[in-house]
Formats: sequence, C-alpha cells, structure tokens
Amino acid sequence: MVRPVDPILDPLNPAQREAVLHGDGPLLVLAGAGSGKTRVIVHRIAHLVRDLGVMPWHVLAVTFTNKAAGEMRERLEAILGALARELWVQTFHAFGARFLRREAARAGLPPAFSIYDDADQMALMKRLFSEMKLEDDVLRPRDALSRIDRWKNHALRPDAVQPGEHDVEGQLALELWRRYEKALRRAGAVDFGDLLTRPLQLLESDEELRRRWSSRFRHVLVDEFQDTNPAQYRLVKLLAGERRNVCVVGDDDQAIYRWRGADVSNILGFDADFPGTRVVKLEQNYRSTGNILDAAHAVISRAQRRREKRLWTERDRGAPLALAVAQDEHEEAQRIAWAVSEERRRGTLGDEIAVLYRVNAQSRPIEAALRAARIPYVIVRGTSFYERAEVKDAAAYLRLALNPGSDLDLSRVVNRPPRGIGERTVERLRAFAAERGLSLFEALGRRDEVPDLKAQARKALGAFHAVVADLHARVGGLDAGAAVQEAVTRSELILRLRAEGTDEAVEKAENLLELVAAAREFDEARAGEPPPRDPEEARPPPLARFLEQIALLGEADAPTPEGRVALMTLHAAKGLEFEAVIIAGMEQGTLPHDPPWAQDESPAERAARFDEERRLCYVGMTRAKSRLTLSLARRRMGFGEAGPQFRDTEPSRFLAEIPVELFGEEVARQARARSAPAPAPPRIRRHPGSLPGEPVIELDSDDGFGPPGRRPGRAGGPSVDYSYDQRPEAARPFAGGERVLHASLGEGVVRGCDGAGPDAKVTVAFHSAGEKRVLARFLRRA
DNA sequence: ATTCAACGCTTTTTT
DNA sequence: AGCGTTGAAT
Repeated sequence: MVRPVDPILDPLNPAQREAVLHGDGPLLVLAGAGSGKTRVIVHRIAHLVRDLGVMPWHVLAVTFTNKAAGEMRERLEAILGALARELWVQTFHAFGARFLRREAARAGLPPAFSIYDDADQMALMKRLFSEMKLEDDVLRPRDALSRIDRWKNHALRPDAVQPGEHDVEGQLALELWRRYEKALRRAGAVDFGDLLTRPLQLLESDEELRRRWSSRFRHVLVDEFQDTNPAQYRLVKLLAGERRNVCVVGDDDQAIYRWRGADVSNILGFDADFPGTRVVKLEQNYRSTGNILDAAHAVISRAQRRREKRLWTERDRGAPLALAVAQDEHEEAQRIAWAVSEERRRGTLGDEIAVLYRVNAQSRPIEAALRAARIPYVIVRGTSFYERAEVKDAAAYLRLALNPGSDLDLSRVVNRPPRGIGERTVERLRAFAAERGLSLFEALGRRDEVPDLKAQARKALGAFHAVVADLHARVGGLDAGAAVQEAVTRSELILRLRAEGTDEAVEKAENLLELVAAAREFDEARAGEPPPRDPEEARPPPLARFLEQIALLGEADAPTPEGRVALMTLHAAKGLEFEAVIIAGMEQGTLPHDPPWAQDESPAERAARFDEERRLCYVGMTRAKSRLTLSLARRRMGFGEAGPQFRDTEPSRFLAEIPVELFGEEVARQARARSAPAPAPPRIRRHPGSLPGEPVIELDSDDGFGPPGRRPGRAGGPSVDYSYDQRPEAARPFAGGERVLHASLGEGVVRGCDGAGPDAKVTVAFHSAGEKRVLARFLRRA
C-alpha cells in the first residue's frame, strides 16, 4: 500500500508529532538542544493553516531574534507558499513596533515615531546628566540606564516605583527616568523597552483594545520562551486572551539572558500559570554524538533549578572529547589554531568550525594565532553596519526629518559635517530653548532672538535650519530610497566625505551609498506587499518603517562567509551548530565568569549567576555535532588594581564534572594511574526553590566560582589531571624533512632536532622566515 | 573651531 | 591593552 507523503506530519518523531497535532489550549514544549524545536513550531503553524483551516493572519509567532524569525518565515513559505506571508512571524520588538504603529494615536505617539537604540539611550542619558550637572559619583549614566531597563523589563512605570528612603541611587535613577521619558515624548521617540511595555500598558488599560487584539490572534506561539522577561510574558498572556491557544517552546537549560531581564520562572512555572497545559518534552537530539551529549548532560544536570530531561541520540558515541591545556592565553590560542588546522586537514569546512569564548576580550590572541596560521576566520559580532558613525549620522538626519523635535538627533548632526557650529553656540541655543520650553529645532527657527550669538554662528545655524526644515517638508511623501538619497545629499555628508579624500572617508561615503541602496531595496520589497486590509491603520511614511527596520534589525542575518572559521561568544552561539567546536577558557573565573565587580552579590544572587554560567557552558557544548575540544590556560592576563597582571587559574568546575572516560582511553588511563581519590558522588538534596517531584543535585556548598576544594572536607577534586599533555607531538620527536607549522612563523621544513618532548629544540627552515630554532611545543605537524 | 595628544579608566553577555 | 574623554595647542 502506498501512503501519500505528507511533508508536514511525516518527518516528525512521536513527541514532535504530539506537539504539532495538539489542538486548542495551552501547550508547553520543552525542547532540548538540537531536538527540532523550530521544526515543531513551523510544522505546527503549517498544520493549523493547512489542515485546521486557521486563517494565517490569525496566527502570531514571536521569536527572540531576527534570525530565528527569518528562518521560520522562510521555512513556512517553503511549505505554505504565499499564504505564509499573511502570518505574523516576527520578533517581540518588531511586533511591538507594528502594534504601536497601528495604535499610534492611542499611544499618544506620532505615526512616524523613532526608535532609539542603546547608543541613543546613552547619549540621551549623558545629556540629562550634564543638564542636571550630575557627576557620576552616585550613579553613572550606564547604571541609570540599566535600572531603567530593569524597570521596563518588569513593565513598571515611574509612578509604580518606590525607592527606599535611603536609596539615594534609586531616587536619582527614578528622577532621571522621569526626565528621560519626557525627553523621549518630546522627541517623538520610544526606546527598546517601550516597544514591549507600551503595547502592554495600552492593552492592560483599554478593554476595547484588548478585545480587538486578543480576538485577532487565534493562536499565539512563542519561540525561545525561556528568554522572555516579565513584560513579554504578560504581553503573550494578554494576546492569547481567554482562548488560551498559546504554545510556548523553549529549554530552561538554555536560559542565558537572565541579566537582561529574562525570567526562567516563565517557563518553569508555565503549566502552573496555565492550568490544563499539555507538556511535551523533546529529548531526541539530532545533532551531536553520544559522547558530546553525555558530557553536556554531566554539566547541566547539576543545575539547581531545572526541569528533568535527558537528551539521547541515535548517533554513535563518536570521537572522544579533546582537552587542550596551555600555559597562558597565547599558547592556548596557538593550540586552538592547531586544532583548527587539524580539523581542516581532515576535510572539515572552515564554516563548520567554531571557536567559542565567554568574553570578547578572549578573541584577540586567538585571532592573532589564526591570522599567523593563515586560517580565514570571521568574528561573529554585534557591531553592525548600522552602528557605524556615518550611518548613524545619516539616520539622525532622517529621524530629524520625521520628528524635528528630537533634540538628541539634532545635537548629533548640528555640526556634522563641520559647519562652524561649536559647543558654545549649541549651548546658547540650548539655554534659549530651555528657557522658552522649545525644542532645539524650534529655537533654531527663532535664532535671531538667541542672545550672545556671533553673526557667523547665526548664519551657520540658519543654513543648518534650512537643511532640516527642507528635509522635514519633503521627506514625508517620499519613498525610503529617495528620502535617504535626499538626506545624504542635502546634508552634504557625502560631499564632504569625498572632499576629505582619505581612504577612510571614501569608505564612509561608500557606506552611505550602501544605505541608500538598502533603502531602495526596502522600497522594492514593500512594493510587492499587499496593501494592509485594515483601512483605519495609520500609514506611517515608508521612511519611518525603513528606520524601524534599521533599529530593529542588526546585521544578524549576515550569513557566515563561506569557509571561514567562526569566532564568537557563547551567547552568540545559541541556536547555531558546527561540526567541530572549541570552547576556550575553561577556567574558574572565565567560565564560570566571575568578574571582580560581582564580588559583593548576595549568596542567592551568586548561586543564580553560577547556574547561568553552567547553562552557558551547556549551550556551548551542545553546539558541537561531532567533535568538541575544551581548552584552558593555566595562567591568564587579567585586570587587577594596577592594570594588567598575570593570574594563575584553576580549571573550570564544569570540566571536572565531565566523566574522564569521555576524553578517551588515554586520558582516562592516566587519570586512573594517578589514582586520584574518586570524586564524592554529588549529594541529592531538595533545593528550597525546586518544584515538587524534581530531584535536585546539590554540589558542595561553596558558591562554585572559587577554586575547588577550598572548603574543608571536600572530597575528590578534578578527576582529570590537567598537566596531561594530549598532543602526540610531545611523545614523538621531530624528524628531518617533516613539514611543520608554527603559529607565527608559518610553515616550514624540519632540518634537525635536539632532544625529545615539548622542550626539544627543533631547527626549522621556514618558507617565509628562513631557518630558525624553536621549541617543539610551538610546532605542529603540517 | 578643530585637532591632536595625554590621561585615566574599565573591563560580560545584547534583542 | 584599548578606548573614550578631556585638555591644550593651533
């Protein structure tokens, strides 16, 4: 009998199928790493639309990242075709922006409101500091912003915040928040947090609105649910409404954004908050070998608060994990470079290899070593095209054109390009504006009334005013491409950069042209869209939507250039997978990260943070499909009281938790030979915060960040001897004629060798550097 | 007004 | 070690 192939249901395993076929009512999918999480969401949506007749515009799927949203949309389009375009698939923030554009009037916002990114926020906060003549003795602008951010994550408003009587910092932050909000309102702008909190507040306070929006979505699906903050959670709850058709997918073991306001309780307590929730666990892993999964499980299973689950795979055990121990970060970098070239030698493509680290600063020596070994790499980083100064200048002109009241944008570009308007002049203008309660733009219009201005300054201000007023008058009706073109021309940004003539300036000018091209592309994409069916919807100018896209969309979509090894932080690696993964800095203090400024946290706070470091390690390990290398340096440059200094390191606790056998026979044999006392089995104890029925493993009672064994009576210790040198080179001496690789000197041929082991002196004829004597430990067979 | 140099200061993760 | 900010010089 031939059964027809169903592309939606056939490729699913039983658990996935259960999640996809689940009908109405709340659904919690606990999706372990590599278990087909996205597949479940995509196929569930496809099933709803194709088989259950749900209209695509009645489905809302929110993700955390643009990349995830894009991938989801793509896969849906492959299954559903044109129907997929009617679905609401986007990030939380993009949804918030879309909501606010539609409800701009109710939100008290101009239809073309701007979105301030964190650089804008910082600039605004610094402005407020200087206006209030604040030193940063009580609070730095950064601290104020992080408090405001925290408040917004919890969907609070200034009136709801009550700092203690003696909480000077809190009081000041609150006062700054009030002024900050006022400044935003005046500029016709919202910040990142507002994109969540303002829709939420509107929905909570306006019943009609709530009814309209919650009835609009028959099904709400949330990806990476463990990363939601309280505001997002409430928003989801409201949008799901009484229908409660909410499907959340996530993995509490991969919750790594607590510091950004994400609350694991959202996923841990979801079924308690939504009675009748069906819980589906996806535990079959399609990514990694057995060894990698076992190692990862050894690390994650010791987390304090988690929902029990264990990944399994049909793949075989695979290669043992590799361990690389270096003297310092430079040697570590060299070894990583070797490991990478070894990988490439066995045929692994560059872009199937990733080097992961906890903090960006770790990338520096690794980059140097890769460069020396001529291994092409990319740093997958946050700094995007849109963060470049010249692009931000152009964006500021554009936002100013839409909202001339944005003092922040005006201050940014008033003298860019230089047109003879100095700090003093701006200060006078500002004072005048403050006195009359005007925006800077309005003050500009009445520049003749501003006292103490030199004629030259007045003239320059007049010219600038004309530029902005002109852009303001014309830009609203233009397409985004034409508007951007107009702005970079009229402001003379491009002209002046070209006139400068330096390579740097020319590149900047080219970037601006690229911005124009991006805007044109945006217009073209928009031309293909159907007009909104909502006649009452406010129609913001295309430019506003283009700027919104700039603000919301980093360069996250930029695919890793082909063939290049990816270097990135552990955070950035979430959601990705690679054939081979190397995690650098497996040391106490680095992973788990324990920065000096976190020393005076409460024990509870430290415990929560340690757990998150553990999950971060787990996320990193589970990125690997076939080979996982863990690397550490026994000495590392750190920052002390008096600048940089060397510090001895302890191997990471997480490393010690991985069973030695997983590192292969050789390491296990050595460990046994050393006859280290067997580690004490972890004590099983119920943690006060754990949910009923969940066994919780408690480690020894120190907080996990310090060196192991510092408490009396702690048995065991690291079960792997970290002095063990895994490189086979250590054993076999180099012979004449062998081709070798040196991290900084490149390739060469061995001429002679004195002694054996890592300290042997080897004479090498390098292709580029000539004949040199180097220590064997710095060489690798090519 | 603009530019350049020295100083001091901070170091995490980012939709 | 690098960065941004501040201060002085042109």
